[in-house]
This record gives sequence, structure tokens and C-alpha cells, in this order.
Amino acid sequence: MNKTNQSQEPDISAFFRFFNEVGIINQLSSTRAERDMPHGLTMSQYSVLNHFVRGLPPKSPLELANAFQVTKGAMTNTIKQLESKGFINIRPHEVDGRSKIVSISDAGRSAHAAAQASLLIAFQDFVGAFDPKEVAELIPMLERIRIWLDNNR
Amino acid sequence: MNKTNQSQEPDISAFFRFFNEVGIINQLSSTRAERDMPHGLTMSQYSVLNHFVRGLPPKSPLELANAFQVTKGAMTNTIKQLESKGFINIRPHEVDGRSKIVSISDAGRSAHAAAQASLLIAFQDFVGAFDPKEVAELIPMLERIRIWLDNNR
DNA sequence: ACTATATAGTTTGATATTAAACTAAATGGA
DNA sequence: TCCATTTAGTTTAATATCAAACTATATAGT
Repeated sequence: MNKTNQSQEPDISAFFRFFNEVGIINQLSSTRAERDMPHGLTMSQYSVLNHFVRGLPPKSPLELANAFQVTKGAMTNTIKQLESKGFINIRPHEVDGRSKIVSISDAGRSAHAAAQASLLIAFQDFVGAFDPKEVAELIPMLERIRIWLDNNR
Repeated sequence: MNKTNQSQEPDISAFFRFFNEVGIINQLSSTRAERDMPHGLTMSQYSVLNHFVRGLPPKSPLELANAFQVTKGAMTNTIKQLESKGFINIRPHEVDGRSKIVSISDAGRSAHAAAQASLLIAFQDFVGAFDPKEVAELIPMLERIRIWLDNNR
């Protein structure tokens, strides 16, 4: 490629640097988050509990899989473990025999609170090192990218 | 917590939204990237090849692990597969009997070129949908976050 | 020189994930 | 009513990763 990049090919290096940074941040942050998580909760499991603690209504496994952008199989695994820990209730769907409805249990709310406390500790140094505003400024663009990737996969 | 959040606890919701977006973007983008990768290359393997194609000097497995923020064990796996595909050369370190030196082979350069072409195709719609500038603007902050997480793990 | 410690790399065991095959139930058209 | 198709969820096989244990080599202190 010539130095002035006069070809029609767009300059994509920024895109790949972006995905590279995102990959490393994700790896480091999820490892840190899960290290001292109570009940051996993974971030996936925590995310499901968090979804319901935020007041969102009961959902089917498929809806949860879509909400968190994982496969149905991955969600089967996640809710199986949450159920074995007693943190969610799974009931059959009232009219659709193929489907189920997942909701959080009281134990699940307690576990979520403990997990959130653990996350606060795990990231308190991080929170102290960065201004919430400058982190918040990244979010709209990240959201656009995430939505695009979700709609175009 | 009271509504006005007068406690000393900082508002951390932006941080968790940030990590959540990063996690989903990473998942969607790496799945997309690896789907049609030639030679069954993973992004980890591609990253190692890319490192050397960029002109950086031969490195030990440990240096590579540090460069990509994975464990030594993960890098052992990655370079084992690259070697079995003939894309890298591994030689003993000249003075340190514990160490090795990894460099790229001609076949590795070809594979990297094919992989890069595949990535261009996989992300051409993405590249068309976003302005490289607005993506590039995210990078300095992501870099700061990545470096902090790396230095404080 | 010896010994204790540190370091480079490999191996092991556990686990989260994907893609794809599979089961069972619902839907819709003839 | 029947049959083909779609949909919800589970299962299977493959694999990338981490943490921790392990081997072999190097280094530093005495």
C-alpha cells in the first residue's frame, strides 16, 4: 500500500485497534470481577440476577439469551446453575408448552446483593482511578456499536 | 440507598454499563471475526502473527503472553497450534536454557495476509456503517483503561 | 560450591462458550 | 385433519481460557 493510502480501501486500523483494546479490557475485567465473586457466581450468572433485581419482569430463557447476546445453549447452562444454587425459579409457560419462565428468588436477591458488594470491592481502585464522567462518555458510541453488531450478526 | 445518593459511595453505574457493553462487543466481534477465518485461525493466533508482520522482533512465549495479556498456559496453547500449522518457528534461546524464541515463517506471513483479507470482508459492512474517526476517538480512553487494568491485576 | 529462590514453559483440571444436532411443541396451509 | 415448518429448549463436541501444580533452568546469597 502506498504511503498516502490513495486506494479505495478505508483505513481500518482504528477499527482493529478498537476491537483489540475491547478484547483485552473484557478479559482483564471479567477475570478481576469473577475472582472473589460469592457463591462462585460468574458474570453471566450475575447479569441474569441483576436483570431481575433491576425490576424487569420474568422472562423466558430465550429472551434472556437475546438480552445478553449469548446462544440458547449458553443460557441453558447459566440458568441451570442459577437454579441449582436456588437463585432463580423456573416455571413452565402458562400457555406455550415449549417455553419456560425464569424469575428471581429471595436467595437470588441476597446473592445479588453480596455479589454487588464484591464487585464494588474488586473495582474500587478502578473507580478511584477514573472519572465516572469520562467513562460515561464512551457509552453511547459503544452502545451504537453493540447494537449494530447485534443486528448484523 | 437514598434517592439523592448522598452517601460517600461513588456512582458506579457508568462503570458497570461500560464493562457490560465491552463484554458484549467483544463476544459479538470475535465470533464474527473467527467465523470465516482461513486455516481455522483464532484471533489469538492471528494476533501473534500480526505482531510479527508489523515488524516487531522475535519474542519469547512469555513476552507474547504479556503483550496480549493472557496467561503463559494460554500462550503455550496458541504457539503450539501456530507451530503445528507451520506459521511460526520456535528456537531455543541462545543463552537462557529455560526460554524460547518465536518468529514468523513465510507460510505464517501468507496465512496472515489471507486472514487479514478475511477480516476485511467480515467487517466491511461494519466499516461502512461507522466513521473511522469516531471509533478512533474512543481509543485513547480505552487504552488508559486497559493499561490500568493490566498494571493493577 | 551449595542452597534457596525466582523464572520460563508445560501440563492438568475446571468451565464458559459456540455451532450444530436433536427433541418436543406450536403454527399454518391444503 | 394432517403434514411441513417453525420455534423453545437441551445436548453434544470442540476449544479457548484461567489458576495452580509441576519441571527444568538460572540467579543470588552465604
